[in-house]
Amino acid sequence: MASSETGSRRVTIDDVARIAGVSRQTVSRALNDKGEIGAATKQRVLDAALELGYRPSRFARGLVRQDAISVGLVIPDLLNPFFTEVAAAALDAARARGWHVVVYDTGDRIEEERGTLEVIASQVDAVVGYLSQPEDEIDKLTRGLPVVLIDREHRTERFSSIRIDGEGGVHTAIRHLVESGHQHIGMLDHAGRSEPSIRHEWFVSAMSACGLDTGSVSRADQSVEGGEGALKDLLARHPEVTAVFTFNDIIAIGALRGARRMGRQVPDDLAVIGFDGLRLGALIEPPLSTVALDTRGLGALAVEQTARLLNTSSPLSRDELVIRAELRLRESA
Amino acid sequence: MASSETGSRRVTIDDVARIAGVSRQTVSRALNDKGEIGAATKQRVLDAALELGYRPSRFARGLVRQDAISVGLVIPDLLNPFFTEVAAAALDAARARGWHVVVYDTGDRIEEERGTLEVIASQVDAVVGYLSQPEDEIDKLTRGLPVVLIDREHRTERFSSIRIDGEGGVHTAIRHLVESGHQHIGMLDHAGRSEPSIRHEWFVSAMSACGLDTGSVSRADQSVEGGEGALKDLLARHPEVTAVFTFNDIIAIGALRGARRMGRQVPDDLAVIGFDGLRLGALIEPPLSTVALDTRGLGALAVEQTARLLNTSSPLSRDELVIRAELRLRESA
DNA sequence: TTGAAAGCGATACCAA
DNA sequence: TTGGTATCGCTTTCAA
Repeated sequence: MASSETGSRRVTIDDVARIAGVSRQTVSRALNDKGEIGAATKQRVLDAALELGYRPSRFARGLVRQDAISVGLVIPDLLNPFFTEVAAAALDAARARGWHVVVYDTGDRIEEERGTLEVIASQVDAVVGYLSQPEDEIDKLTRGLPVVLIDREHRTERFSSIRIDGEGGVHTAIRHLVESGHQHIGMLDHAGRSEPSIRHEWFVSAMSACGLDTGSVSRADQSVEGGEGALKDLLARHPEVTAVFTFNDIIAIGALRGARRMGRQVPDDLAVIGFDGLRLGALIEPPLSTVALDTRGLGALAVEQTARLLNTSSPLSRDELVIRAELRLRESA
Repeated sequence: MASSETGSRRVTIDDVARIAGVSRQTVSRALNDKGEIGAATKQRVLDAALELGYRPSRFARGLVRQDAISVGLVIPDLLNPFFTEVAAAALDAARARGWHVVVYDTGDRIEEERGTLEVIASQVDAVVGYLSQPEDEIDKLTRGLPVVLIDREHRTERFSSIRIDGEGGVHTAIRHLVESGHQHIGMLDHAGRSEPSIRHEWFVSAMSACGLDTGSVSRADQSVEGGEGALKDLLARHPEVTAVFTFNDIIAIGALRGARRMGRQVPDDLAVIGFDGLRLGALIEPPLSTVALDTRGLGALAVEQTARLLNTSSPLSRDELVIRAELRLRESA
């Protein structure tokens, strides 16, 4: 597996003890800065340890000291700004509890995710994150570990899962567009595995709540280029559209760029509202209006539920495991 | 520390064995899907384990199976896009080796870093990342763990450290500006602990190599707002400036925004070149020209050196631990 | 198919 | 100030 090809076996505390001519308890004392040890002895031990390149086994040490909890955080793609924010939030919440977080970036590949899960089980006390495996596969791989899924509709009650509820936020967003005078509103949905997305359902429901018909939809890759292309496609097919709601902020940023290149003024000629509430959206021009998710809350909630699962104390119910989204108006709409 | 307040002690394999009425070896077999066990027995064990909420200790398990290596990655602020990229690169390089990476975000607070280091020692096999502690402090806290520092000039040879060499890239950048006809070039330096920054030194040296005098400098907080403010300040004091080089891309993005708001056309009225090579720079308008760092290479190099330190095989020399930067031209200059 | 015993590598408690 | 011994929780021989 790894590459410790010195052929030699591990250097243990006993080796150090032998070389230094003391008992291993003394070695332990020297290395851990406990008092109760002669300065000369200590130095001798330290020298021996250095010479041998001794490093204590964290497992042996963890076994005897009841050590900190560590959780595995599984993220599809850390470079995706949304997941960066979720990860940062989870890290923060975990640190507040003194937990360690092992981060696994699966690169959005399902086999990679399997491998991760396989190897994770013996390394962490719980698993949190985005998992695409079928549920019994997850169950098989994690065998008893507490698991908290994020943003995944699951049918069984086998795992906890945190649900993203954007319905209210999307309704508010569409209503805002309508009140600003827009009649023809399109959506740039994603071109993902399950189509149309649930966000698209929210869009449709919001539109009909406003008495508008379904609206026109284009599919976009989850990238700036994807958003730009999809906007062009949408406007070509539906020139009457004056506002778009997008699957996420990245696509929205692409739409903004597309609008600029097509000579459309935002928000006057074209209003754009994204989804996610990325910090990034505030940096660009014009600052992006978006249906924002409370990622910090998401991270905190995931960690909270993990904690409850870990000490088998009343886990949060399905209804409590929800993060709602709300409209955050900036300048693009 | 943590909060396992059930008062009860840990559920061990022996508890499961007792309840299931078998020996613990049998429990082990059942849980690890080894064969050599009766179906009925296995089921009984699994039930008992579930009922008790048993989870094997990862330390005990790791102790007997010589388990994977795990390294601690210390990052000042994961939400800073530059560090996100470094982290992603390190994660990737580590995964290629089958290593686990425990990520610690210190929030750029030095006490937090101390705490992290303190707690890290017993959890990982090596430490990689951005550390601001004095060296003997690091030494004391990590006691023998291999440590690979990033972007830190260090005097002693006690730790490996990966150096960022942007001199060549900055020279190329300034030369490019000069060749595009710019005579008055300013810099937006950061307003950090050590001022002026080393990047400022590179700037000065590049300017004089082109026969220009030192140029005018403003200090900026490391944020978009900081960059915008610093640009305004700079242009107020030096209206003749037609091009700026910035400490990093975030500040450059602020400069871009400032330019737009001041009615300056980029790159015609004002050319901007950043530093870091963030992906983010390609998303904005106009796409940012920048002196780019190979963050993937950085991550790979850090992990490579860690591996060498770990099996005490010829570590890379100081001169090999360098990442060079190069000019990446997009549209802002 | 099952169980008993021997470690894995450290720390902690108690004597010396 | 030191060393002996028990122990942490699990897996791996080796017998039964």
